[in-house]
Amino acid sequence: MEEQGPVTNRRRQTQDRLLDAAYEVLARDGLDGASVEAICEAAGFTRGAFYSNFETKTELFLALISREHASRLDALRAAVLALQESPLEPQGALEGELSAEQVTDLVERVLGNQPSERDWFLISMQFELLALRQPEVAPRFLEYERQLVRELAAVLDDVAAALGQRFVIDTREATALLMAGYSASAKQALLLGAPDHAVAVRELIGEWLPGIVSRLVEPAGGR
Amino acid sequence: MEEQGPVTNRRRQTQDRLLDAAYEVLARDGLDGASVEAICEAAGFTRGAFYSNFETKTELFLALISREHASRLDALRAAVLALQESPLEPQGALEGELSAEQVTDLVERVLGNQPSERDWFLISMQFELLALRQPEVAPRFLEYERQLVRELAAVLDDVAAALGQRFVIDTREATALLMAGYSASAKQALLLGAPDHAVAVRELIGEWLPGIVSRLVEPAGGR
DNA sequence: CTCGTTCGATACACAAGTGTATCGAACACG
DNA sequence: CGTGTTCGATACACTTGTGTATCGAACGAG
Repeated sequence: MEEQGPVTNRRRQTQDRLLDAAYEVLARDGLDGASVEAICEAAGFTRGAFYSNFETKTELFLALISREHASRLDALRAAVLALQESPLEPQGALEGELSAEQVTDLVERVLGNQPSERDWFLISMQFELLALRQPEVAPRFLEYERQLVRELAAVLDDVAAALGQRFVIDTREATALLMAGYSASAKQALLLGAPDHAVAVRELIGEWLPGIVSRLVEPAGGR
Repeated sequence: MEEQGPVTNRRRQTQDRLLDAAYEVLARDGLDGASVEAICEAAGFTRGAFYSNFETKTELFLALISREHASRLDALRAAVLALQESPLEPQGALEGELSAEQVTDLVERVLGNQPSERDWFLISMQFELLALRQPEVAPRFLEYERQLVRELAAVLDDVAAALGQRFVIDTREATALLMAGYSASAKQALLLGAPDHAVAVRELIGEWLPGIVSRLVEPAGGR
């Protein structure tokens, strides 16, 4: 029972290559559909490398989720910084209205930084399904989701405040609802087989998001 | 190449037993996780019966979805009829407000008729994932979803009208958003491992639904 | 009741994936 | 450089699931 020594550089590279390959294969074939073999082949390894670095396929999957989750959070934070440096103008705020342009602009700025929407969406769904079926995974899923909602809610609160607005219901609840709506649109875009997923998502979101948002915020002074 | 004769009674019974078994096994193990063997065993058959009645596991799954979808639509229509016979009272409508009580009451009446929420939710997700990965299944999924949104939107329009209200955004869009929110709550309830799923879902929905709905409708006279 | 047909059980051949044990090569360190 | 160690490739034994071909029993029409 020798403990794994300090994770060598070589080892980390191998793991990363495996994770990169898993990202694509899992998005295409699903967690159940993708064999360890397939993942290793895509990474240019044999299963020997896999079993030397991970206990099980689920283990690798969770490592992948962890890595990607962190990456998305970083991208989100970066978008927030960029937003703070060149904020949205409170045009129209005098009338207490949030324009559709402002909303779509915000979406563009935040979502534009998120890489490879499509595959990540599919992988997230796998994760969700895994969490639903295996209770021991559920807490981890909930934790990730909670973090995301929290950060995003903070962003929305900031943005609203900068525009002299505030949410009329709990910002967390509003955020969760908007995320659910976003997921639905992302799903729709995939099902419709849109050639450019990202563009299709923006379009679908544009159908309802501005209308909803304008109902969920009000001038900060109160009703 | 003899055509299958007129589907005998015996055959139909066998198929139904297989579908019933599949419902439980698929909810528990997932479409990939569940073997044909396992489904047959749960139904009290061997695989001989299966291959005599279905081409593939996917075939059976789609038949199951079709059956259950029809069943849900029926339950929804039944709920609507019951609603028409004893409508919600437009209490408070004078002030142009839709009370939280009215909303939760409506949810209770419509959702209360839907059987076995939990398993169906899991199976629906499997269907969704299948549609996402296999393009030839996507149209069927979209069609089912479209039907559901359409009927539900009609119900909501009716209910709102009966209360002297109307939706401020396209009812279909509003319905889709509310369904997305509902799914998110159902998912949450499952992940939290609530002992009584149905109850937990109602509670979670109560957190946001009334607040949202009151923002999405306005007195029918106009703003 | 009887006999032909249908339906589901059984058995078999095969494919795909898993995990482990072993071996050789690449690496790091003195 | 040489040498001990780490890491990934290879080979093997095993499990699980699939689809088909065949057979016997249950069913229903006459």
